[in-house]
Amino acid sequence: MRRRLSSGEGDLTDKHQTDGKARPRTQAERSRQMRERIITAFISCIEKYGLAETSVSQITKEAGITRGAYLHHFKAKHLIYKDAALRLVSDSFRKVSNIPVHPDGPAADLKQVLHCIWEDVVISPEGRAFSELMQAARTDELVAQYMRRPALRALRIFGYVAKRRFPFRAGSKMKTNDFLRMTQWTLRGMAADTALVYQADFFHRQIDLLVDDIADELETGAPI
Amino acid sequence: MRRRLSSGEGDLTDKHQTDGKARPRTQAERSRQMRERIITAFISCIEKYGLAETSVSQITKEAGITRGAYLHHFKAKHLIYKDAALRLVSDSFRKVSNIPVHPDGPAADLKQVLHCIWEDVVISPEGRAFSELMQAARTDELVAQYMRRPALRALRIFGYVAKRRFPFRAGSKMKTNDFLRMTQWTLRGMAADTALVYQADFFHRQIDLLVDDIADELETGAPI
DNA sequence: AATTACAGTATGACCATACTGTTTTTTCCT
DNA sequence: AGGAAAAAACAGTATGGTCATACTGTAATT
Repeated sequence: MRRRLSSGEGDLTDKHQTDGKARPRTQAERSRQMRERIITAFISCIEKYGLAETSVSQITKEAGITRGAYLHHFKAKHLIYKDAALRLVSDSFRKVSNIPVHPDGPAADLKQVLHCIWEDVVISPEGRAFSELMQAARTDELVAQYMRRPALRALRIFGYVAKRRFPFRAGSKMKTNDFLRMTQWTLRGMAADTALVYQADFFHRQIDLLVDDIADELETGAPI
Repeated sequence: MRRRLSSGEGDLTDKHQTDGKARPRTQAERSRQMRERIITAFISCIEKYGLAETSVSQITKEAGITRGAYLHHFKAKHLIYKDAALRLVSDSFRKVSNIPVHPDGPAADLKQVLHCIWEDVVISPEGRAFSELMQAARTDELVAQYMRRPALRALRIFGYVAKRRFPFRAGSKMKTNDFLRMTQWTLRGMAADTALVYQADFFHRQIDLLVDDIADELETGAPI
């Protein structure tokens, strides 16, 4: 149920005198906060309404500002896509980095990691927003340019966390890499069906099956 | 390289006298052909430009007609979604039904089926169009209503073809079903990355790896 | 320390454009 | 001739981007 992004929120009033202590803000800082605020609103909008239905008016309404402010910080509507994508990927990496290690060994830990990635990355609001951008990139060359690097980074998320906490069988490194990437693809394919087809717990059961399959690749040693 | 849909194309002139033989067409038949023609144009548009950029004007331009004709056959723009989705699913089923059986036994056949589903269904123009509708369904309740049944049917495609031509190990039926469904999810997840991340042959190699994994579930018996 | 000049930031009105859906008119087929 | 199909004209609305204007913070000058 975590919904709020951590950055770019908080007290956004311009006045110094709103609270007792003087809190000087440089123009640069003021500008940066506004950009973050707009990006947050943008991500929230494409998650809720889809990229197609996200107009500048929608974004500014969500952010509580006027259209002029948006177009001051982003000379054209689409110039926000890149910043948004980068933030989404960064957030994802941070999330998987913070998944606690399960005490019952690699197998249990892997299971936990998969469920966490599913919940907190793939089908999270941020994950949904990311998939909106990915879909748009298919037919919009401009979006595609912005998404190429974020898309590559996103695909490495699972390998990133797996390599540093799971002892994989030696000698099968290449195959393991492919396997992890495919697991991620599976989760994303599942995500596309969550809105329409099955119940939420169904997908968790499917993930359990997936884990049983991958677990064979793990050494049976102690946790790291 | 097959691009053209099979239905709804061909000679679409209204005149009888264009060729020698009289070819009487009832009003109903005339109307039906126009609908098919519009649906074809619609699918082509969302594949090329994405659903968001597909206006009625785009569709009618693609079909070579005027907006009036479209709105005569579909009282509102969105009323075409349902017909389009059903046709896409039907086409997919027909395609997988027509995949020839490989002579070298179940393992080779499975590999061929997977590659065919990848090429002719998942990343085909029709598959792309379908994924556009699926993505739109996430945030548009109207589209979601239209897509619910087609989405379920689409998910059964792989099981449909698998059950009638592959001898799976007895006793593991449930697990096999899940496995097939997950394979399909994997392919769809891969598809989302084709536009941005890797080269085409990369995905075929990944599919080969996938087949090797699934092949363990197959009996080593002769082809059906 | 107070005033003034200046640059960055935000606003709301404006415009051209494109879209959907309705209505009216014309064309075509049986 | 009569009715369905297609085209064309129309109205209403929303969008993206520009612009003149006002506001806020920073630096220079008195």
